Amino acid sequence: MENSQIAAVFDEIGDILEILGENAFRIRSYHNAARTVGDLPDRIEDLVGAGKDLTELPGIGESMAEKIRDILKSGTCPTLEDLRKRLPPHLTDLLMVKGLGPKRAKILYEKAGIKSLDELKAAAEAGKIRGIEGMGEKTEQNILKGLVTLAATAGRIGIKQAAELVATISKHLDGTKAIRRFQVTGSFRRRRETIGDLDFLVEAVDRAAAAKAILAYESVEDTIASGAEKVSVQLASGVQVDFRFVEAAEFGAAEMYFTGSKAHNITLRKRAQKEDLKLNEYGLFRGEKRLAGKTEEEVFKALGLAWIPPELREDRGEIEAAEKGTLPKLIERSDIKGDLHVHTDATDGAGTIEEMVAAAQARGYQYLAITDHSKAVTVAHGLNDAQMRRHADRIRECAAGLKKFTLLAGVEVDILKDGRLDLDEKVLAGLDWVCASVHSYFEQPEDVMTSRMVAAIKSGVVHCIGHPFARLIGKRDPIRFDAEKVFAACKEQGVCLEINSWPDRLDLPDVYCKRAREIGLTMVISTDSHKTADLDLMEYGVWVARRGWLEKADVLNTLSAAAIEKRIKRT
DNA sequence: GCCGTTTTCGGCCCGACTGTTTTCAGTCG
Repeated sequence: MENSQIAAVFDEIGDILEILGENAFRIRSYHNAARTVGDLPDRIEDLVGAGKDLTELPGIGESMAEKIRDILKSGTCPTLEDLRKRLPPHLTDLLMVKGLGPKRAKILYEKAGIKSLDELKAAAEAGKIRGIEGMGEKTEQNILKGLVTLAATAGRIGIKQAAELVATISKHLDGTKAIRRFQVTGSFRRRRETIGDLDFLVEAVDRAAAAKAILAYESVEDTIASGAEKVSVQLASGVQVDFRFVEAAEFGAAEMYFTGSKAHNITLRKRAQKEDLKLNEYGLFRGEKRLAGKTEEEVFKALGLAWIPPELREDRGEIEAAEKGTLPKLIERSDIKGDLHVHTDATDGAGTIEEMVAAAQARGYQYLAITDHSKAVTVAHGLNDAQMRRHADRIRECAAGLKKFTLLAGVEVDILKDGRLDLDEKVLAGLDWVCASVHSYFEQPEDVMTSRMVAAIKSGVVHCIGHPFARLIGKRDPIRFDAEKVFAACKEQGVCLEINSWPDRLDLPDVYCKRAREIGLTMVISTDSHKTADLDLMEYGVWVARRGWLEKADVLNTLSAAAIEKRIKRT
């Protein structure tokens, strides 16, 4: 049983209670519990198995703990089953439509018999929404737009697409005279792996002129809201972008407020309340008097806290650490000294060895490991033992001709379904860098997968586990294994875990980075490049590492070439 | 339903915008 399944039960209970109009705080408790469970790196099932008291977890009390035990046993719980009898099964889907909340979902069901997204679409297209109490023509149009957005983006876009949009929007804002300065906030500033919408703060010289300029941006397809405080637009790509106008004296407070996360903000505000202070998007106040607001640093300071990097603002212990002065000094892009996972045209890459080396040198790297596929990955023309030996020879020939640059002969070897490696161990032992990955039999039961990975880790020839969860965001679920056992094996064997920077992998995920760091494992941030331009994906891996609380010292490829060669040398 | 250096009851973050109605509820972040 995965934590996400337990979280889904709690979220569904919360959604149904919302539509039924139950106590708002009770509803929040379910969503809070869902978040706690969903964020946990340890599997709840294992914690229960180890006899841990679940009520020690934030937001989990006696009632939630009992429900978790029920869910582990049966996949559901009596509370959810009872609630489900009171509403049609897909009614909660309506809440995913922007502009539709629990109250309207209830009205749509009770007054118009709408029970699903399909029925909602049909009713809106037939002009049957207008006329329902509290809803007019505009609401009907907004529902249709909301349905289009939902279908186009499935609610969220990837971090890479978001980064590209932020770059082009920033360029537009930069060229607007009515805007003095701006800052992207929201989940993008926290570098979440997927983004719901984009948020910009704008300090305007002239708000009306700034709003006009924003609405003139070529990719704006639709205006969602336009007031004195904010402008909201929908881009042609379906993504919503909010621009909020703020004054210089409140800029820092607004940055904090709109960067979030929601959970982080709530915890900060409670903290302010205890001191008899009020924290909102305009500043930190004692009564009417603003104590801070201009910069984030001064607001945090006035709260008795060190400035917290945006990537950590998820209410995962960062506020406590900021109070104690124990925040990590997060790794930065410039700390990366080389890439240890790239492919060439020997398998499924597009570049030659020489081209990949030149691209790495152009990025200021000291070293590069060529890691082509092994034979099991037939679609990638993976190499067999003899081919791998010859490929390593070619890599070393190339290395011999390089000055002040270290080229490592490596491999991304498949972990076969029984945990054996796809190439002869003598061949692997002769390589400088061995990254082992799962590329098949993703659906194995957890105990089988755990043994499979532990066997690979204990082979004695592996340096690193590539994209450990083998997930593709939005496309393929992570494989299931006991992370504690796998991490413990890595610790024992000195094997690293990869943070794969490929935007739809971002694997190891952030919460596991944090856990791995606590255990004392070393991570490797790699691009898994298949062409020279892919080397620039490194940034996304660094973002994941930062969200996972990693410092420079936690990441192998921050070492110099000399240090890394010493570190990976076989004894 | 959760929680506690104001603890076992009584709170629980808070402001802006839209659409529809006629003073505000619903939704969002």
